[in-house]
Amino acid sequence: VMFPYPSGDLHIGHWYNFGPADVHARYMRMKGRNVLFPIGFDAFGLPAENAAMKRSNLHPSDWTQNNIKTMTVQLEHMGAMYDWDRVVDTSNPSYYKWTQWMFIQLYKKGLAYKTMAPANWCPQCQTVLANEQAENGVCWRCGSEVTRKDINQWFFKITAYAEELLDGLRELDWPEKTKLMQKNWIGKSVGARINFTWKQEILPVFTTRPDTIFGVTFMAIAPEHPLVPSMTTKDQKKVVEEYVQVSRKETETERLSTDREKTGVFTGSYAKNPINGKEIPIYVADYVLQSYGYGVVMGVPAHDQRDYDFAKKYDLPIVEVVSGGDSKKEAWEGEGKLVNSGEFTGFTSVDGRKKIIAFIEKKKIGNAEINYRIRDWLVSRQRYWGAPIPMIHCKTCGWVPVPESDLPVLLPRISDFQPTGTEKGPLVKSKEFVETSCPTCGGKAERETDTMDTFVDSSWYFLRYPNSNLSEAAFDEKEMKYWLPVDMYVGGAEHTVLHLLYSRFFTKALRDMGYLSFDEPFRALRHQGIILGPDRQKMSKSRGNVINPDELVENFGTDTVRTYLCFMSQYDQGGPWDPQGISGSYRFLGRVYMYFENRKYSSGLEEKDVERLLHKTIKKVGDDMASFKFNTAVASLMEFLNLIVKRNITKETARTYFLLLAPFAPHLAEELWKNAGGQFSVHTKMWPEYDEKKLQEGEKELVIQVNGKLRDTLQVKVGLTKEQAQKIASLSERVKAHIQGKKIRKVIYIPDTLINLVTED
RNA sequence: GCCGAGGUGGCGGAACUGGCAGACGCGUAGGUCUCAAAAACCUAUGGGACUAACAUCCCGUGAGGGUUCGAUCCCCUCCUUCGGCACCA
Repeated sequence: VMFPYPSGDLHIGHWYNFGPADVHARYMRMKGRNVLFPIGFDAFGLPAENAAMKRSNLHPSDWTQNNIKTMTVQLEHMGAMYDWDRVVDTSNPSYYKWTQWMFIQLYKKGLAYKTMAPANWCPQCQTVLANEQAENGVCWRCGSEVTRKDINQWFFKITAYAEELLDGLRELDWPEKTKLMQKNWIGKSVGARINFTWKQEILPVFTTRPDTIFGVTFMAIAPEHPLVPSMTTKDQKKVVEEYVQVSRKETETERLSTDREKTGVFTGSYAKNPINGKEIPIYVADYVLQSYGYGVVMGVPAHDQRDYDFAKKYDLPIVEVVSGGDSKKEAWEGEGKLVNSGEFTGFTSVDGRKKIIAFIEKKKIGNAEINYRIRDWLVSRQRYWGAPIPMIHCKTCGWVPVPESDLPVLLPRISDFQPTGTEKGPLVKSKEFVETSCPTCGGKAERETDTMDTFVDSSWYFLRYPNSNLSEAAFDEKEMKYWLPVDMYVGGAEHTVLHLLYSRFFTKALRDMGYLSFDEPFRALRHQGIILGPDRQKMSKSRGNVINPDELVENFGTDTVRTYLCFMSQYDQGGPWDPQGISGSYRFLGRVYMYFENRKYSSGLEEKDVERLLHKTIKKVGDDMASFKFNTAVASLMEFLNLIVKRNITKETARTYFLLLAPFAPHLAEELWKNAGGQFSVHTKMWPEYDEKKLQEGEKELVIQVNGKLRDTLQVKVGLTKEQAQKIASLSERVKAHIQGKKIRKVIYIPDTLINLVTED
């Protein structure tokens, strides 16, 4: 399971994640697998600081450790088969030592770098955020509006793996939806770079539609583009500078909203189209993003709606070069025949694309190119409660990694950990921390004061579980080979473009460094849904609709809570919490207990129908477990009880039933198992096998339809021929009434299931 | 705007991916037990028509069309809810 953040309280969402996952893990163990079911704590992060700031005498570390203690007790109440010897705590120096080690490995590989870049800045949390964490221009933690700020920041080069991250998705047993979201996030675009020119300067653009190059009527350049000042002519200087100023002040949300009008201003300069030598005006326009492609767009109004809108507003020519649309009304973005395109006229746009790329490559004015939307991962944070970035800055040597023998770089326990509000983190206030010597030249040097994004900690924690107590290395090769990659990963869908993407990047990078022999961290992935409050709203303290699992355990017992969580809904769907619903599971387990307590079992062979349903139940529960359909698995266990409740069964049948029950209600099952003379423990016994032969029935219910409408059902022997079945069907009084005086035109027969008599008209 | 997943009784949800719609559970109603209640147990429970009753018939899976002997399932149009992305050239 995805390890929890130690917020202090295990809520029902944790239970929903961990409970059914434990059911699955127990099932896999009974199927004979050696199951490692670990747990840990994602212990660094902002809430600890925020909580500590509210109470003056509290340190983030103490807050976190207290919470871990509380949550450990709560987790134990779940009756999960956790291996408590392997608990991982990312805020423990014995763990973050290796997080720092990883940083250094990435740095050495050229996959970590520091650069000045406009970053997402959260004014509330007073730190920068990764793109993935600035959701719709809003901080993922506190919901504040994110602003842009130029800061010198550390990045991981996740873009180096864009293609592989995309490609690897195909192999994964993950929900299609999740894979698709990652795919969209990576955002591959196939196209070309084309070098336009301005004076002596090359002005490259990226386009997915090189076939429309003859339709370019203007250029649009991002306001932040470095060439903007020099491009701007004297008469345009004032308007351009004003425009750039305004767009700089805008928040991300304003800037990115798609439904507002496109704006821009003319720079006064003209670019040259390399394919036909035409001079076209260059505009500064804020719909062009500096961070994608080259920050310059070739404007083709006839075949791009955005360019069309822009051209309409500023009265720029619209030249149609692909047939199929009506350029008087809107841009035609589909395919068609090339027109007005010089020697390429007449080709289809698809062929034209290839021809034009070949042409520009030959003329050396461009080349085929692929672009991705994903950006490098910004990992530095100007906060206290995180793993210090293990880098030292020396005036003469530049950035130097801390020697591995000096790891970990301990996070000093300081009381003044409030954010500084500047681009330096709170660690800057600790002289002892900052001042150090350069590992290379020995001169005076300063430590990096930023800490790492907590998502760095969680990007590799699963690699630590097989050897979480190892002190001399991050992981042990033999243990890793045995346990990893993760066979089944269960957690929320909200981490799709965060943790689940970062972990894949880490895995691939470590593989390339020779530490791992696999490419993907999580072979299979399942999401649990979200449990809503009884009012169908998202649970929140302020709404007062929060369900407290501790109370439920107190009132109904762990087994009931586990069983109900499995039963209440389709696992990946979640849904509103029904306060009365849980009594159904409570009654069910109560009935199970009442039935089996002091039972005198029948001797001899089991009755046929009981035996048949037992085998059906073994099959059903097993199949459902494998596919995470816990709700119908529980339902079939209930069904079986409903059949036997007024009858007697053999001890063998009972013991088989306990095995099926064991993953859901581990405590009750153990008790019943013991009372029925079973050896400790029911949980280490093998999952029962069903017998295909015993599933088969000698008689079946045959559905009889007339013209597709159900008219009767009859018990018949299996294996009837069509003719026999028709004969039997025709004897039914109900059927007779509907076929009387009519000719049978056609008979549809599905053996042992259904017969449909089709009459004339 | 684009992409994706849904819409089934009073409620949560089932239904071999074309073959008995509503499994299982909650709730509700009636009953048993009880001085009474709670708990527990039993019975019924999609809507409607006609029945004294059994039976029988009709309608019914967001709406409308289509394909098919037969559609919750496939196709078209539309409505709607929820997730994701959001000027990516």
